[in-house]
Amino acid sequence: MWETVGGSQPVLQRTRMKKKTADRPAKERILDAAEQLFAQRGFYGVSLRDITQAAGVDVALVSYHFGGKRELFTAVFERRAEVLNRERLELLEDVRRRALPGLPSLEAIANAFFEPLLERSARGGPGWKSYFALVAYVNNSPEFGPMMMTRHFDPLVERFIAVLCEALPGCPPREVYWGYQFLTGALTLTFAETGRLDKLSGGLCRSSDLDSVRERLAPYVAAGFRALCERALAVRPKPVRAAARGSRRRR
Amino acid sequence: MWETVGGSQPVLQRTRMKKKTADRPAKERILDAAEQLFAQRGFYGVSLRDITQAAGVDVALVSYHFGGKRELFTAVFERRAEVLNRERLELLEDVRRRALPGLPSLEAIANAFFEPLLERSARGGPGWKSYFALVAYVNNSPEFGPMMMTRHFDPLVERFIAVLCEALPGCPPREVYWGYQFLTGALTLTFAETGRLDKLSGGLCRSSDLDSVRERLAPYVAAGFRALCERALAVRPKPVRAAARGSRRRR
DNA sequence: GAATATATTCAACAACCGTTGAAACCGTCA
DNA sequence: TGACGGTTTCAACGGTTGTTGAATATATTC
Repeated sequence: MWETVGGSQPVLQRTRMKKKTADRPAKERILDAAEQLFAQRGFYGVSLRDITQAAGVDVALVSYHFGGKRELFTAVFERRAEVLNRERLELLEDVRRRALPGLPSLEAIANAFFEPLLERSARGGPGWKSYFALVAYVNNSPEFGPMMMTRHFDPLVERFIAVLCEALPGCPPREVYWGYQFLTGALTLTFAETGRLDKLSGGLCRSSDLDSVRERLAPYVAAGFRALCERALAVRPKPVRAAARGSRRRR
Repeated sequence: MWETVGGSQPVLQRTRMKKKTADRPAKERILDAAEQLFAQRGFYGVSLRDITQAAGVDVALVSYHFGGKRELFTAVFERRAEVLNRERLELLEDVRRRALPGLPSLEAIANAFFEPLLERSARGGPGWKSYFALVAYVNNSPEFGPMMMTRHFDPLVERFIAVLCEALPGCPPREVYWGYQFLTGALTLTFAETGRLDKLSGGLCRSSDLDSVRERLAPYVAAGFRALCERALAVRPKPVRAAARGSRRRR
């Protein structure tokens, strides 16, 4: 029950198991094992034999079901991105609608951005925790980051940035992009739960304490966005744009 | 000139080159090549043959000079950490001293934390850029992060957190640790310069535009820290601690 | 039940992995 | 010159890598 990503597949679709212990399809068993191992040691740190052994299936099944190791990697990455981002988008539009005719607060927008992550990380099962660690790996990777994050998260991110721009009237979009850059770095590292914070703080903070994250992340990034916006408006107060181009020249 | 990490070794120490094109010692050539490749594809994504081929030396030299692949990895990580953190620490104490008898601003503290990174990234040569990408990789890795970041960065970080606590009177240290967690995620991702921001913003922002980072990172995280502090003080206004333990029970 | 499509197993491939030990090269000092 | 310690080269080791094709097993359809 835990480990279905969509939550809508029929349960008990087979009356009897086919070969192995669990009657879970081999394809998903591979995805689950790959997810956990890729999250832990990255793309190159895991062999197909590690994965298929953990999944209890034959090595050749990877080529058969996915085509190759790289395709398996992207399949793992895609699997949860879709269901996750659909929920985030719905939540965002909810927040926007609920604030009408006014504008939603930055905190509410930020919450819509990571509340689904908090929920899945807390109650979605271990697969989701692995997935978030994997996203942190990909997001920080020069090799996979630009390509994979762009392909699977950009539609959502673009929408969030648009709503953030709305909620920060007069703020140059460039500031919002930078704010998002800082946000996504903090977000992915935090949800990766590497355990470093626990060690650093001597047990005072626990990475796995998601309520602590829930209470703090939104105020933190919302204040950051406001600071960026204010700074930009203070530096060049009126972005009058094209009309006055060049008029600042001395006389 | 670029690629010396300490900046104090004698130049032109050999009158004639010993074997290869550059008279740079083989040990450092290996470190340089390893740094670039590890940063790009992680620990497992690079073979010793990749590294030694890029360095123009024999494979066996890695075992001879470092002992093994893992030891090479930590040697790469250690090399620049020391010189970097010494400078950051000096800058921090400068900031603190200069503010006496008052307290330094959060912005000034934050600046001391990443101004050395900005300087090295802008004018330290390509090796430093690779190094920061490597730090992002390590920081987000469940396998290497807790161990390696703790060993090589924690003394510095502890000091920064102490100064931040000073600068935020009455703020529970737990908030500062969380603030640092968010900060380090934003920091490492930003300095990794994966190029994702460039792609996402359609060229509006450039990851390599370090002046943009310099202007924005400090206001962002400083505002975040203040927000965390205010939130904590609003939730439980007076942390009276041990004296009143249990006295809140209903009469 | 035969035929067909899908899924899984097995064995093997060439290529590459990290590591090692012996041999060769180097400049230096006795 | 000769011996020596510090480097470098070379070749090879056993083990692992991703991938493949043929053979087998299972499920579905006629």
